[in-house]
Amino acid sequence: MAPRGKPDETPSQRRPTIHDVARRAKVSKSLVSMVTRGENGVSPASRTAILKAIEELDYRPNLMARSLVQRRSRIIGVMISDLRNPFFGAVVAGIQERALELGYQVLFNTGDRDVSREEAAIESLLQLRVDGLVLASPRVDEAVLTRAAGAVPVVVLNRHTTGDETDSVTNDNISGARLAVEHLAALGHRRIAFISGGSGAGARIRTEGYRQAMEQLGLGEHILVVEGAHTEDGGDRGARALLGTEPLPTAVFASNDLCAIGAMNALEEAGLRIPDDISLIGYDNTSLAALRHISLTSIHQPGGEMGRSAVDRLAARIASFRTAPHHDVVAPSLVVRSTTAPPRHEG
Amino acid sequence: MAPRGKPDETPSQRRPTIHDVARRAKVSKSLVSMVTRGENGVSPASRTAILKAIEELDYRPNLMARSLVQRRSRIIGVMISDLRNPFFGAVVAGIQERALELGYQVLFNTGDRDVSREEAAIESLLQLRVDGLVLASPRVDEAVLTRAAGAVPVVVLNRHTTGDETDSVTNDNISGARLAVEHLAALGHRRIAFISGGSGAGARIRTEGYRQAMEQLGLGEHILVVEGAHTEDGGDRGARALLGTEPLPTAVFASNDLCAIGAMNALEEAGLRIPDDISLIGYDNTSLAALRHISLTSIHQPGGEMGRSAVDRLAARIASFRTAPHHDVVAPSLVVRSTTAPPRHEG
DNA sequence: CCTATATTTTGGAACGTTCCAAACGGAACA
DNA sequence: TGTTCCGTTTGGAACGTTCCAAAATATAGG
Repeated sequence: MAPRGKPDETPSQRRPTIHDVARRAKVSKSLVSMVTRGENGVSPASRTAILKAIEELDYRPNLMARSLVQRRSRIIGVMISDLRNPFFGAVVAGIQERALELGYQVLFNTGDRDVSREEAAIESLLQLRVDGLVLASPRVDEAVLTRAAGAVPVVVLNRHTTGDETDSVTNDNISGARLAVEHLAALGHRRIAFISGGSGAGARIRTEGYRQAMEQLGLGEHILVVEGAHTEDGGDRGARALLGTEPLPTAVFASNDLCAIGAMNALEEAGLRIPDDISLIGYDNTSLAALRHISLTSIHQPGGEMGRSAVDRLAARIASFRTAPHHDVVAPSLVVRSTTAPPRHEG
Repeated sequence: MAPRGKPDETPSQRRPTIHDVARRAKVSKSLVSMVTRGENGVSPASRTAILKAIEELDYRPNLMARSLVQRRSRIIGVMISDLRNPFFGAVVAGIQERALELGYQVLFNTGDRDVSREEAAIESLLQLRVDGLVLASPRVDEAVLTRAAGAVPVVVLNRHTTGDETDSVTNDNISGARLAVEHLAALGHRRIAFISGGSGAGARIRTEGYRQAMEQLGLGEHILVVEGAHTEDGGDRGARALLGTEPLPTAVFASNDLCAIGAMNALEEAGLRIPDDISLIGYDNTSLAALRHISLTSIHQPGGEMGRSAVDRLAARIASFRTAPHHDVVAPSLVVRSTTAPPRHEG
């Protein structure tokens, strides 16, 4: 006599509820609830009876029902723009770790580098009523961020936000870019070109940082920016564009590691040796850069640490919704490997 | 006069509900519900009024409440054992794509290569009442799989399940391993060693496949298995173990690409040149293997396709819970790159 | 043994939806 | 003018929890 069940519903389909447990343990549902929530004030006798019933029925509290009445889900939603970029692997690990410590569940969703899918991913997380949202390198419009921030605390990772509604955790892209340029300049390079990250998060700022650093070092006349993207393919395109310039730059700074690797392939395919003929530096210091066969000089960005900070900020926001926005900026650092060396001839 | 609100709750904290929309549009909640669910049978006048109210209030249906009454969430939960392995990037992309086509949301959770975290991840997905579960290379006990499968349709990816409760999608590890061994043997190798994947999914079967292939080719006496893991580190350990053997193998088959790369580093550090002094082959054919600087010969496993199949199977199971288990096996293939060549001396 | 107090236990009202049977209000028909 | 029918609209009962005030029971003190 199941109330309102489809005619041919398999019985095993119906999952046990708190009532089933209560009936079997011969107590009220409230008592069962207290046990599952780990409250005390339940007599040992009742508690063991309830635990036994839970075990026997393989009962699992329904998180949706619980969240509904508690008006909070203890879930943090995370939107990752690009799972293929290993940098986010580190970020995710950091998020996961800290969230666990704070008693939050984490649910991921990815936009797969597509703006409208990102929007859909964010929307669905919001409909799920997550307690907070971490957006890792989102490409969506600022308006989307603002709207999301109106619904729930939002921390943006790796993208500067101008609005006052969201917290952000970024690395200092300006000084990171400066580290890269200064490193190359110190080696003696002057014609240092830059492959930009297109619409990728932080891409514009890195370009700006490159420009500033070049100016400050008196290399303004050698500024050369070609369009790329934060993918191998983008690096490939960028490098090809550079190969058409005359004279060739003696060093290339790519907006991220993936892009640098794409450039690396294209440059070597064109017969250039790295670093003998041309130096190359990336950004993010992903696990890829560290591979012995790649051994890419790069700017380190502490992904794990940033993920942890994002969760911390989020937790703070969840505790008190409207507070002044907080913008964490972590310092990048230079990691020298085998793709940078002094230029061949000239000074 | 908010009913039961904490004393100092910020008003903006309270999200609009279907009632707020109904009041503002001067209709009943039922009508609003019909509109958000895209039903027809709503007069144009009401519909526009409702849409306007939704817009003005920035109303978003509460998925938890909806799922509660509908007894289904339209969410597929995915547990990924190791986000750092790029193979899963492809899998995730495939899952995401197909799920979208079928009208499902996807939520990810990761165990970060840790068995107990994997269990926790699965448990939390179950409490969320996902409609189905995809477990990618789970390391958990068979018992955990069975228990999960009792609650919800489960598809296991990349791990053979003996029980009859879960569907599975795997590649044919036995024949994949044979492809690898045959390739090396065809090049003239006889002393072909294997670095195993430890507790990684499919690791045992690949070892078995290696053994079988060696036997079949009459190389049984040269079987040599060293312990590794499906990580760079595991490959490093395995390779070091091999370096102690005498005579050295002329070729190494690593249980996956990550492992192969770790081995590659260790071997080259020891002064061996690949493939001149020793050949190396991996498994999975991840994006790493394809990097020009790695250019690892590998056994291709179609991750995206497998992800898609997993979702298909899951959808079928969701439609009719108890059916005979279905086991998809996809065929692997050999991708030759630059890390395999004929052995130096001898035959 | 009664009262006061502490400890357990309980039922019912939320939470924000969907679903359904029934009510409503014209239009068409007799 | 009353009936019938159809397209709209509606209120109330679920869904599976938590929360709370109040009830029941046990414990202690006199």
